This record gives sequence, structure tokens and C-alpha cells, in this order.
Amino acid sequence: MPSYWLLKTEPSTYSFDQLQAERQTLWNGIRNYQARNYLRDFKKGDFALIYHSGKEKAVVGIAKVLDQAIHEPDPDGGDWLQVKIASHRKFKKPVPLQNIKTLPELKNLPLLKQSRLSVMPIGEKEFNILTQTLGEVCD
DNA sequence: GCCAACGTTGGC
DNA sequence: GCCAACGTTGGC
Repeated sequence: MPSYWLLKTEPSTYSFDQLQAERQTLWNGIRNYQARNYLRDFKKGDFALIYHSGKEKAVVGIAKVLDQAIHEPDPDGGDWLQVKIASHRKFKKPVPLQNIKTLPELKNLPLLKQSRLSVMPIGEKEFNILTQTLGEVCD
């Protein structure tokens, strides 16, 4: 059984389009313990929604987790993780935060409650609502 | 540009 | 260990 996640990124720093162009990337630079701890639970075959913060404020695509998270070298000696993901599907239209906030079934998403958390778990039902009810993905 | 919600740092 | 000051993220 795959687990489902949401990864936040500021698109001017790294966008889903860049991920699609590169096919895969090492998702790194996470410097928050709660987010790092979630990364420990990433496993091959999991899915991660990609959310663009800042001006866009929308879920834009789905990535597939290619392997467990691995240690990220840090010049400051920190104990951090990075994870290899691949682009999987793009949404036909981005799913705006504004729409996400209107659904009672999604009101417990950490996205809405913990604005600073950049890696968060989501339930399978929540994932399905986001990808099938609110949004539609490309083939 | 402002503010809320954290997280971090450093003095005590 | 507490708390004030400061920094960062991110929505509005």
C-alpha cells in the first residue's frame, strides 16, 4: 500500500515544470525537524502531491517516490534527509488553495493548519478528493 | 506591506 | 529551563 504525501515548494525556487523537464530529482534542502521526520517514512511507490506556494497557491502535479529517503550531506553537520522523486502526472488545471479550503473533508489537511510545514502526510481519501474530485490529471 | 504561526538563538 | 528578540514562511 502506497502512502500519500504533499510536498510544498516555492516555484521560483523549484517548480513542478522543472521536475517534469528533468524527469526526476533529489528533493532536498528541507531544514525542519517535523518535515524531516516525515521523510523517514517515505518509501518506494508512494505518491506526493506537489504544491506551489507564494503567488500560485495551488496543487499542480503528482510525483512518485522512487526510493527511501537518504542522508543529505550538510556542511553545518546537520542530520537531514533528501528523497528521489519522479514526475508522475500533471493536473489539467492547478487545484487552488481557495478551492481546497471549501471542502469540509479537507479541513484537517496540515496544509491548511500548519502553513509552514513543507512535507506532510495526507490520507488516501484526501488524495483521491484532490486528484479526482477537485482536480483532474493528465493522461 | 502586514501579520500569524512557528522555529531559533542567546541571555539569564 | 525560561523567555524575549529575532528570523522565516506563507497567506492575505
